[in-house]
Amino acid sequence: MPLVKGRMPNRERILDVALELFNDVGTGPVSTNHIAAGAAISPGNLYYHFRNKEQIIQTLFEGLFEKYERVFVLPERRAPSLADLRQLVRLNFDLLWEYRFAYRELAALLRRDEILRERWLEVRRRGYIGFRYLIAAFVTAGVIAIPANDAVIDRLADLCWLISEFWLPNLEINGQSIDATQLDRGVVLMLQVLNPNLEPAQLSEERPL
Amino acid sequence: MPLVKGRMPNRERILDVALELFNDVGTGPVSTNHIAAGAAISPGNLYYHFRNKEQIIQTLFEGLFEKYERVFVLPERRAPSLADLRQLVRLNFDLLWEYRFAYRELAALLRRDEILRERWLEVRRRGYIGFRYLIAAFVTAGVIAIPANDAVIDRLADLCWLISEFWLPNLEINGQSIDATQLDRGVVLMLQVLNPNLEPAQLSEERPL
DNA sequence: GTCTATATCGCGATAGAC
DNA sequence: GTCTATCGCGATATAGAC
Repeated sequence: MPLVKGRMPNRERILDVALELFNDVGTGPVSTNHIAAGAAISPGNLYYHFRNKEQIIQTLFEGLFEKYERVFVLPERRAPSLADLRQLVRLNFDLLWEYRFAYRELAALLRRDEILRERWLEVRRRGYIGFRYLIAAFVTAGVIAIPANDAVIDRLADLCWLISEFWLPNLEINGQSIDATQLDRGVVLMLQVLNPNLEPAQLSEERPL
Repeated sequence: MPLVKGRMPNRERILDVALELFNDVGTGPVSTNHIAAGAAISPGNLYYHFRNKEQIIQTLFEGLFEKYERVFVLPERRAPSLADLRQLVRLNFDLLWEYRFAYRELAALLRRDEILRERWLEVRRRGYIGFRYLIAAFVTAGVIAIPANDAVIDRLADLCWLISEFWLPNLEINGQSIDATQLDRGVVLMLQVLNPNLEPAQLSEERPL
């Protein structure tokens, strides 16, 4: 049964349908035949556009990478604020959700596909450097209220990174709903890490940071 | 090619081989034929012991659950120390490593298999309650140096739980080696969360906690 | 409990016409 | 670019002998 409605080049339809199917049931059970059927084209046609399923997955990841790099833009010519962090994390959660098949199977996919692994490490390295820089900037801007040498900054960056990458998977694994409220709990955790001495009320959404 | 050496009931050999293969290449590419071959029995024989691959996975998870519950034992008749926490986290990491196929595909597996999902939630719920209790005990014991009402304790528990569940996957995803040193970085992150005002040196291994 | 044999199925991939 | 047709393979699962 076709899954796509609008007019679109077949190559993109394939990617579109594949993403939807992967998100729905995972990459394993979805065959190239399923994808072709969903895109309302013949199996042979699919193989004109892609060598195999692996390449479709790689291409989807490239889309993820592209959007991902657009999330990690730091403000120019002014010190970053916690509001920037909150915004960044939220955008990141949106992206994780859009490509949820990817994080659900990430370790397994990277393990199986060397090309994908290399690309992932490359993108992630750049992202982490920017992120680490953001945390360091908080310290110099005085936004963070704990004694911070380089080792501490490393740890804070690791912690926040861990939350931003795994809070959503954590919610899913534990059967909790994925909505704005639940996602914001992740943001609050991050603020707790950065400002552990703040009063709880000050961490909530109502008080702009 | 057979994978198992010693004498063992076939049912357990199957589980043993399956775990090894799953850990090695993931559940997807491993067929019941592969498992049977690894266990040096016929494919038909395998189906005498298990209905299908799904049931093998479920059975492996039951083994994980059993060991998992043995990890979460809190000290009786004395206040828990940070050393207890460290010990608990390390045992947990060991377990995650032994069943690494499970966390690599956890979200996907739980999604596909309702029985597994229910069991997971049940076990995890009990584990979390004990863990939350441990953190709360730290507060009353004065081991934790930040103002702690119930909401803060919730957050600390969530943070530490997140680390204990995802630090190892995080290392793997980012291509870092899985050795004692790297795993202990996870423990240090947890201590950073609980005692953010401590001097960094006090968090290191040398200073017993 | 264990084996052999077999039935059925669907997947991945290609060839060749249009 | 897209289709139809098809081949070869391997996976799941069962039947029936031992």
